[in-house]
Amino acid sequence: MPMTTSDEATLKYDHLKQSSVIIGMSGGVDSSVASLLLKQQGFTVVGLSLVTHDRGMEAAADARAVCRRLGQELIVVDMRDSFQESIVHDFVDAWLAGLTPNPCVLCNPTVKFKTLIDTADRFGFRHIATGHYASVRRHPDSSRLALAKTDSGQKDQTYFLYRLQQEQLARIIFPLDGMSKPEVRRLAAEYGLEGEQGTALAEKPDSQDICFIPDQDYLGLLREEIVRRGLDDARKHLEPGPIVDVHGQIIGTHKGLLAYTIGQRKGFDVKTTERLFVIARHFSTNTLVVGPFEHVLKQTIQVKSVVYSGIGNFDEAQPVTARVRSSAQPAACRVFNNRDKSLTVRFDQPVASPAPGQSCVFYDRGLILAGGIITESAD
RNA sequence: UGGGGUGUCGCCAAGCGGUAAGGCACGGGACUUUGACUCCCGCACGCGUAGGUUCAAAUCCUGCCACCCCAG
Repeated sequence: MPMTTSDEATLKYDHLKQSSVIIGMSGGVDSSVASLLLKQQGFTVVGLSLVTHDRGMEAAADARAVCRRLGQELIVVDMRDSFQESIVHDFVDAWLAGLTPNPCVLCNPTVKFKTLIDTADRFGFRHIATGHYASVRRHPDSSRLALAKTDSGQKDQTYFLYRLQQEQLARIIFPLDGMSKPEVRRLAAEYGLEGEQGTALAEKPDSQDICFIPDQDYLGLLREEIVRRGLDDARKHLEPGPIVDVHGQIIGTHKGLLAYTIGQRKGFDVKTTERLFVIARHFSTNTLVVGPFEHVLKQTIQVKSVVYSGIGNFDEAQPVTARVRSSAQPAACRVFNNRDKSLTVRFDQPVASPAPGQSCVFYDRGLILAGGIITESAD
């Protein structure tokens, strides 16, 4: 009988754990190519498709086709019910509370990455992966983990991932780190990756908009949910009311306050000669206030529910940069700590329409330091 | 029914005899794993109406209509 120490056995077992990975697969080109890259690097890859809404099954079918092609397993997790109860429910509540929620930001840590890690734990795998364009680095000073923009600098999805915790970041592999979208599409074409119907994934358009809302019609979803949940008080927020300018003059009729968010420019047929933006929604009087662009510029915002990544806390008046929406360039600002753990952020130059409910994410040279939810803004 | 003024795209508005600027709104694209923003493209064979002058009129002339103002 060969002598095997328990240490050696653990070592072999560890090797298996280290070389296996659960990857989230959406059926799109990014996660498919990410999967391909992991396989090429010698990982044992198991795919995981999350079905969060009724139309998610076709996406899972495309993921299945890719897995078949790559010779890997695919697990499909149907979590429509729990997704409805958590993310969709909160999304609706936030809108009804006058906020402008960003469901993706919450879904990533609490649903998407959580399920990936839970599944990895069940398999005894150390790593999880996704097809995001992002990377995980260590902050040079704190040695904490932080998301970072990828070197390619082309596509950057870090904003949506800022709420991932240290334990989660420690287990993530982003195979697309450093790649550009065209490179990814080229690889997909080169390896002939295709979906269930034989459509080339290289040609598949990027996913966009909120995954659980068909046709970008979030208002339609709100309407349905208000009826389904019997939220009679909220019905009035779907009814037309006056649009007033900054002087209080009625200049038109809006189509329900829930159809608008701060900074919005379109969607109100109003007699005007200049560009007007939504500067406030008054739910008590069902009034929409609009005005010229300068009224939408804000220099100070309050941020709560902060998740710290690259740093454990801010120095007083620490100069950093922050983005108030995913597509914005980070803007210079200073951060002040409040007693209740919230932050006051003062931008060097005013930023356009930061909306309560949206996220403010702090960056330092491409590294995410922290991020939180905007609660209010001031001039 | 005396005098004066104005009538150009849904809204505002250039044009002042040479063959309809522009802005807002709207529609369509691009961008985008949130709401938005932004960008690009489109948008009056016709200028209250009916005639007239002219090679040529939204632009000049006349009638009519509508609205506004001032007087009664």
